[in-house]
Amino acid sequence: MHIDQIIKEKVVEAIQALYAQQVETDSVQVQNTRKDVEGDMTIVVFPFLRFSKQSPEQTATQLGEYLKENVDLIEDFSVIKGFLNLTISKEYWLSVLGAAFLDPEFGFQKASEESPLVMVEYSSPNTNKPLHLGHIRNNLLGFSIGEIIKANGNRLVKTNIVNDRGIHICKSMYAWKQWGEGKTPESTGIKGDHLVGDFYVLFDKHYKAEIEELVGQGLSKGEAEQQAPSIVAAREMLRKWEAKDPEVIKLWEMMNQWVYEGFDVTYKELGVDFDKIYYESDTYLVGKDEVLRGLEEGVFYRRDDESVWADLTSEGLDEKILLRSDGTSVYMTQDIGTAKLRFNDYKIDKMVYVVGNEQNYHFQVLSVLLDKLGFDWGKGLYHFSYGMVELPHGKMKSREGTVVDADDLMAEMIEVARKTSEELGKLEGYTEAELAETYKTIALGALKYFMLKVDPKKNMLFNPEESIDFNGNTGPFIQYTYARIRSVIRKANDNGIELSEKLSEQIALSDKEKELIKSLSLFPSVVKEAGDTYSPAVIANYIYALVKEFNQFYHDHSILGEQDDAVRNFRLVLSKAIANTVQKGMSLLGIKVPERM
RNA sequence: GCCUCGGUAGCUCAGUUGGAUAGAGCAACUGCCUUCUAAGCAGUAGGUCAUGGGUUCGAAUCCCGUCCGGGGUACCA
Repeated sequence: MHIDQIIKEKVVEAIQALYAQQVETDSVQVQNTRKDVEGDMTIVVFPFLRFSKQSPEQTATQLGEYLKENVDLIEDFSVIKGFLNLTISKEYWLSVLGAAFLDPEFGFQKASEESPLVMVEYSSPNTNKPLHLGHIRNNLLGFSIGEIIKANGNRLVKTNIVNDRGIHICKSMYAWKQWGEGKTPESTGIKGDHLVGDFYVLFDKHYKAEIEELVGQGLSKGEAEQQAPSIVAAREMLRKWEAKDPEVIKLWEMMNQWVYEGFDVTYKELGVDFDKIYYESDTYLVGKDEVLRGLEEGVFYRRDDESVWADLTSEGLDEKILLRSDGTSVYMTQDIGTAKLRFNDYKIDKMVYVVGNEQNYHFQVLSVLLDKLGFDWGKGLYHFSYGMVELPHGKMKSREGTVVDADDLMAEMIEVARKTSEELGKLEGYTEAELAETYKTIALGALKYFMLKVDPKKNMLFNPEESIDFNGNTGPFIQYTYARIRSVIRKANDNGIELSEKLSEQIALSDKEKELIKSLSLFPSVVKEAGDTYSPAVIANYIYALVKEFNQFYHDHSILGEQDDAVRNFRLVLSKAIANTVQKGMSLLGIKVPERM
C-alpha cells in the first residue's frame, strides 16, 4: 500500500479517536511536504476544524501527537499554520526502495486472459500523400497510449484504418495518368508515398489553373470549381472505381501499393506498428448495409431526394446525413462499417479512437449512431481527442507546401544527433551499426519526447527554425541520465562489486536520497493516472522530474567512490532502480534509452 | 449566430480532487570538468496566472460576465 493511503486511514482513525467523528478516507488531504519545510508528507487540517472546534494549530498538534504515538512509520511531526508535516521513518523509505528494486514489473500491472481488451485506432492516413508532422503526433500518441493501456493491466489491439478510397486518391491517379509519363518509385528513386503525393500537388496545380481560365471566360468561381476538366475527370474515375472498372482498379492498386511501401518505411523508422489494418475500401459497403438496416428498422429516415438521414435533435445534436442522394456513402457511413467489422473480429471491451479534436463532433455523433443501431459498445467508445500541431506561420497545408514532412524531419534530427555525438566524442569503440543505432535512438528520443511531453488535448507549436533541442527538458537529457547510470553500473561490475537488495538500516540518508526514493515510489500511481487520463504527458513530466533530481544527487554524491560499503550499495541500488524506472517510463512513450551517449 | 476548447515569465510548456512564497526548459548573464559521462550542476534576472465580479479559512484551479484566439456547426474527410 502506498504511503498516502496508509496515512489517510490512520488520520481517519485519529479523528475517530480524538473527536468521535467519522470521515471518509478520500476526504483526507495528503500531499508531499514542501521542499523547504521539515517533513515528508503533509496533512491539511482545515477540513477537520469543524470537528475539533479548535484552532488549526491545536488541531494539527493533536493529530500529530496521536499519529506519532500510534503509527510506527511516523517518527515525528511539525505544525505550520493548518499544515501538519509528518516525518516518515528511514526504515520505511528503505523498504520502498528495496521493493521497487526487486520487482522488475514495478509500477506495471500484468494483463491476463480475462483482462479487458482495448482496441486503439491510430494513424489513419489517406493514401494520397506522405505522412507529415500532424500524423507524427497522432502516431506517437496512439502508440504511447497503447503502451500505457497495457501497463495498466489491459490487453491491447492496435489498429489502423487506411483511407484508401475516395476523390483524393483519384486526383493523384488522374494526375499520374495524365502527366506521369509512366514514372514509378523504381524509375525515379522517389519513395512511393512521396511520388503519389507529388502527383496530388500536381493535380491541384492544374486544377487551379483551369479554374482561373474558366473564371476568365466568365464563369463564377463555384461553377468553375465544378466544371474544371481535371475535377470532372477525377470524379469520373471515382465513379468507375465504384463500378469496379478493371483499368481503374489496376491503377488504384498499383499506386496504393507504392504508398503502403512508403508508409511501411516511415512507420518502421518511427517505431510504431499495428496488429490489424482495415481499409475503407473494405468497410464502406458494410457501413452502407448497416445504414440501410437502420433505415428498415426506422432508426433513420429517407428524404425525398433519396438521401438517408439520422435525426439526432432529441440528443441535442443536429440531423446527420448517412447516404448521399446518389446512394454513395460518407465518412460517417464508413466509420460505422469499420466499427462493425472490428467488433466481429475481436471481443472488444473498449474502443479508443486517436483522432484530432477537429472531429469531436463527428465522434459524438458516431457514438450515438452506433448506440441507435443496437451496438451496446457505441456509448462507451472513447475519442482520444488531441490538439493540432501548429507552425509559427499557422496551420500546415499540404497543398501549399507548408507541411513538415515526417521522413525529412526524422532524417534531419538523426543528422543533428550524429553531429552532436561526434563533437562530444563519447562513443569510441562503437561499430558503425552501433553508432547509427545510437544516433537514431537519440534523434527519435528528442522528437518523441518533444511531442509527448505536452498535454495531448492542447494545440502545440513546432518551430522548424529553432528545431528540437537536445538540452534541458528533452528526451536526450533523460537518455543521458540513463546512460550515466548504466556507465556507473558497468564500472561497478568491472570492479567486481555486487549489488545486494539487503539495504542496511544503519546508513544515513541525505535529503536528496530520500527525495529520490519518494519520487520513485510515485511511479505506480503515475502510470495509473496516465491511464485514467489518457495522457503520456503525465509520464513524460514525471520522468523529467525524477531524472532532474537524480542529476542533482549524482552531482553531489559519489557512488563508486563511497568508502562505506553499505552506503555505496544503497546508492547503487537506488541508481539502478531509477534507471529501470526511467527505461520503463520511456518505453511507455515509445522511446528507447542508450547504454552510452 | 450557436456549440466547444484554450489564454500562466520574451518564447515553449508544467501546475494533482481548491492549499503554504505559481514552477521547469529555451533565450540572456555568472560560476563549476586532475574526482563515477559538463547532452550535466549551481546561481542572477524575468509574473497584475487575459480581464471584471462572485463562492470561502484559502482560487491559476470552482461559478458568472467581458475581451482575444483555435476548432466545429457540409450530400469534404
